[in-house]
Amino acid sequence: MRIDVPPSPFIPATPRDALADIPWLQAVPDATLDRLAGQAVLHRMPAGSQLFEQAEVPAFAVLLASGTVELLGVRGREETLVEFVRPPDLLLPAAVLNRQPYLLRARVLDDAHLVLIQAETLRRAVAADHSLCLAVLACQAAQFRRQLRHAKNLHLRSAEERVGCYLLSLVNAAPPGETVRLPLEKRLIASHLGMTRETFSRTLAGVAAHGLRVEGDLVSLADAAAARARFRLDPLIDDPEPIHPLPPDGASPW
Amino acid sequence: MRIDVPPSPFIPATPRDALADIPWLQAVPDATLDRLAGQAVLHRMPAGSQLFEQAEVPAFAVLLASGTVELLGVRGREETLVEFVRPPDLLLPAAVLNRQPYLLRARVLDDAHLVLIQAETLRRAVAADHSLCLAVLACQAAQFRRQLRHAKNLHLRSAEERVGCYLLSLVNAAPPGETVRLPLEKRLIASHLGMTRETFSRTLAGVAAHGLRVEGDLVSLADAAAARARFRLDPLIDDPEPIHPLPPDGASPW
DNA sequence: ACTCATCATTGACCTGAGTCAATGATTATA
DNA sequence: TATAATCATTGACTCAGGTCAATGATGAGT
Repeated sequence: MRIDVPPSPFIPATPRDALADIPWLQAVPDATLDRLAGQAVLHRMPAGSQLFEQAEVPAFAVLLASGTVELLGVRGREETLVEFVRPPDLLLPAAVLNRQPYLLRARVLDDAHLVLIQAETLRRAVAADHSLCLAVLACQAAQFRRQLRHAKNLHLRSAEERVGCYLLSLVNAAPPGETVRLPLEKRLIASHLGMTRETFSRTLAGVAAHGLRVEGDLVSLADAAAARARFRLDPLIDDPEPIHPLPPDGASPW
Repeated sequence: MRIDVPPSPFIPATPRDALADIPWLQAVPDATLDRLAGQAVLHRMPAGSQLFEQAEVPAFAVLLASGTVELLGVRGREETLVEFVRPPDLLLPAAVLNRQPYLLRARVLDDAHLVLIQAETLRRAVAADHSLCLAVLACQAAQFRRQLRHAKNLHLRSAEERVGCYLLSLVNAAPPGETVRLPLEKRLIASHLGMTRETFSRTLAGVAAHGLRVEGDLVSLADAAAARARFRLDPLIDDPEPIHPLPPDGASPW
């Protein structure tokens, strides 16, 4: 199956450039970004490479600038997807800040640009700079809420509903009239939705009876009314969870 | 079944006293705590009461000073337990800080003492005081990691393994020789372990074959070797996740 | 003691989703 | 254009865990 990966709009040349490009670091003063970027390195990792293993104690904070990363819980030979990370975001900041072992394995899905910041540098910078602390807090809060949404999706919906709602939000997100394509390989969507590829495949057939057709990686909404009736999107599950740092001090934009 | 609830060692008389008693607020200056406590109220809620509903936008930050709270994902009539909250902790700080709707319903399990802080007061204080921001970040980070552990427990282990490991860590946590009791009603343990009470009941019978006997709310390790062989505790799942704020600035205790 | 309510246990049954295995598609490499 | 991977689909079968229902326990209130 062909998957179109949209090219990153901007390829940073240095760690400092990459940091400058992160929206949720806007409020952080240049001096602090300089400090973070000081000993940082910019790294490019191809799909499939493992960034870190669970139980490792982080030496670097990994900032995902482009590409996609999956975080997997591992037990022996079994893996279970716990989170997808999309740029720009920090990988498991909690482990880095507290010098605790990673609870998950990280593997690159789409070729990724990473900024590797010394763990100790990040800790000190967060301890020293209030605005950075606010930014990291916002990032961690968003990840937490994504995790809650994911848990609700898995436990409160059947496999068919998860697939239906996933497809429906894909369609809704696209500009009307636009042809919609699956943004990931089916096996990855399947694990994102907490099922095997076989079940996903079968479920796609089932979902077609409710007006949602998938052929190859092409999604079409054959019967919008039927689909929306069967698959009710829930904003508390399906809405995206963006990162919104609290502005430092009382300088509120609201 | 009799469940012994250990009495809280300390019943605060005012919100300010309650805050003074929170270990992870140690590094926060008195002035900030005063400010937080200023318009706060201390509230006592009996078991069973609902603290807030999912989709509500928080008016207060809820700080759990004693008792236990369960956070549930809700869909129509279905509920699924997503998190247990033990004191002292903040309930879903992410929603409060970002003015976002709660993703979960909160209900009191054991009679609870709560400190209700105006949401706006907390936001301003976090935006204004770096050490408070660090404390909230630590709290949010710990909650995130608990969530990851929970997800791994549910997805990487069978029902029997979850029960076995749960009982085993109970036994391990107790001083040797001490008789061990279930700290919660069985139906609550069941939902904590992601299964129905019926399955939990049946599974208790199964687990007895591996040296872990439960009679009433009494746990006994009949065959330690067999139990540990069958139920391997994983520190990345079963260890507790305490709240450890990063000290402000470079004043590191390490 | 009686009643009522909640919780726990047990049995019978069901089913959603996983597993295993075979077959196609598609893409990449030689 | 072979050849080899990897991914997707489909069918047959299995089973862990849920559902439903009946029966006990336990404790609270009168």
